[in-house]
Amino acid sequence: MTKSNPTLIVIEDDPSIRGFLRTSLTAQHFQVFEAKTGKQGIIEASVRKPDLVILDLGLPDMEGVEVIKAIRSWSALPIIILSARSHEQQKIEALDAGADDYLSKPFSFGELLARIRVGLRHALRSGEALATEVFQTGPLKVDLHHRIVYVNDAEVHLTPIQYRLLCVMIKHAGKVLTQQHILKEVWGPSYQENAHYLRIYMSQLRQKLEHDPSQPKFLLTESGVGYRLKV
Amino acid sequence: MTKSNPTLIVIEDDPSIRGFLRTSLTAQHFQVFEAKTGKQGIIEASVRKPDLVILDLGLPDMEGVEVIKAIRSWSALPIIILSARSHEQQKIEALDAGADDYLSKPFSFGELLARIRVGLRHALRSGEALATEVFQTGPLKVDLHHRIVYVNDAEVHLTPIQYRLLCVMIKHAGKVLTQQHILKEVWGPSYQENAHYLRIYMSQLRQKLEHDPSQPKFLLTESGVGYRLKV
DNA sequence: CAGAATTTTAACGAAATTTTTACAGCGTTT
DNA sequence: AAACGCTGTAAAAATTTCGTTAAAATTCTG
Repeated sequence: MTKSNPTLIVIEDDPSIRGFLRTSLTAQHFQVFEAKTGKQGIIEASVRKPDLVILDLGLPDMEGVEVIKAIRSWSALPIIILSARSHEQQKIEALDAGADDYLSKPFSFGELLARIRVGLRHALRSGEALATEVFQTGPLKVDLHHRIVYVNDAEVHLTPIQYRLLCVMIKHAGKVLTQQHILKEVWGPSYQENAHYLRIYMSQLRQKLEHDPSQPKFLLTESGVGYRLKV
Repeated sequence: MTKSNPTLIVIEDDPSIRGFLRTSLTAQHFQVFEAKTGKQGIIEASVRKPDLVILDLGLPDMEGVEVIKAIRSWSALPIIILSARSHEQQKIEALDAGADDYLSKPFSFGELLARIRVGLRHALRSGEALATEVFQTGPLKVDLHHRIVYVNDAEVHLTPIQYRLLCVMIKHAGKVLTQQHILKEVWGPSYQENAHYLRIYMSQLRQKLEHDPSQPKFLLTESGVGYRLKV
């Protein structure tokens, strides 16, 4: 799942091709695990939590289609087929069993890489729904992905500028921000004169977010300088 | 949008291949629309709301890669490339531009069908159609498979746009969607100016779905930002 | 082709938000 | 103590955004 080093599993019985894929893919900064048989491959796929599987259909111990079905029974991770056999029926069976792509040997390594990128792209897109950014400190919770603010688990409505202001404070949480800086980020560079806007909206935010707006616990004033969000 | 008849768009300038694809794919119960040029293809892709695009790279009016990028700028729908040119570099460029698959001519029709099924499977899993077959919150129930909407178990009729709007809201339920985003998904990328459409149709939806349309409980507006479906 | 359903266009009052204006508190300086 | 700079709050006016209605144009359907 890490962006920098996707994990691949290569299920291939031919030692020379396996070696070639290992060295070439590792050179491309993939984390590569290997399996020589279908059974071993299924186990690896379940244990290693890979981002993508490369599967040779010509395995000695079981039919390639069975390997695909086994993996598909519990996961939707991308599977790319490599095969010496390039009969149409073979391809169709593999794709319908759940494979995402099919390359016939001899294949070009550049094309394989491109198709791996396609597979990873798909996985990224279908998994990103789970990645929810949430900022939390004390009773304040901000769901940045859904754009919803909670105080003590009760929803609080913020106007666009109020929300933008809060986001800027969260972005630089813990640091003291000058009024100039905040004005520029929230209202734009031409509003740097209007420092009183900031006081008005900061007051509004405190009314909505702080337990006692006159004794703020998060949105603190640094007199003469600006504001800071305590974490 | 119905499960039985997926919609395809074929972007191909060669009349004989276009004709062949039309008759063959229609025989497979696909709804087929055609375009002879890249420009026309981009328009069709935005207007027809297809489930998948089949694109010939050798178009007369513009580079195939540009067509891919144009569609990718607003949609993630599956794109399968057909091409007479089968140079490795060409394939890699197309795949990295956002294409999901690449077939070199001459191609086998059975394989094309299998790869179309792969593309539709992906789309089904990660977007257009939702994970759940039935969405429910409070008195609102939407049977996405049969395209039927209920309020307090009474069937409610929605026009095509009303239904599509509701589906987009359901797809991103709980999240605040910008007007831009909704307009792009429901009307297409060229409608981003027409924010008033959204107000009209949102009003219509509320009239039909909410108990008290003036005090909505599900279809909430985030003034200055957009809308969100509360779950 | 006619009638119905739907989408698009146009218009206007209502609501929400931003901006303006005004004033009070508080510590420091003169 | 009055004056000053800086800050916080409240309420108004101005502006933007939103909701609703109705009629015109278009598309669908039999």
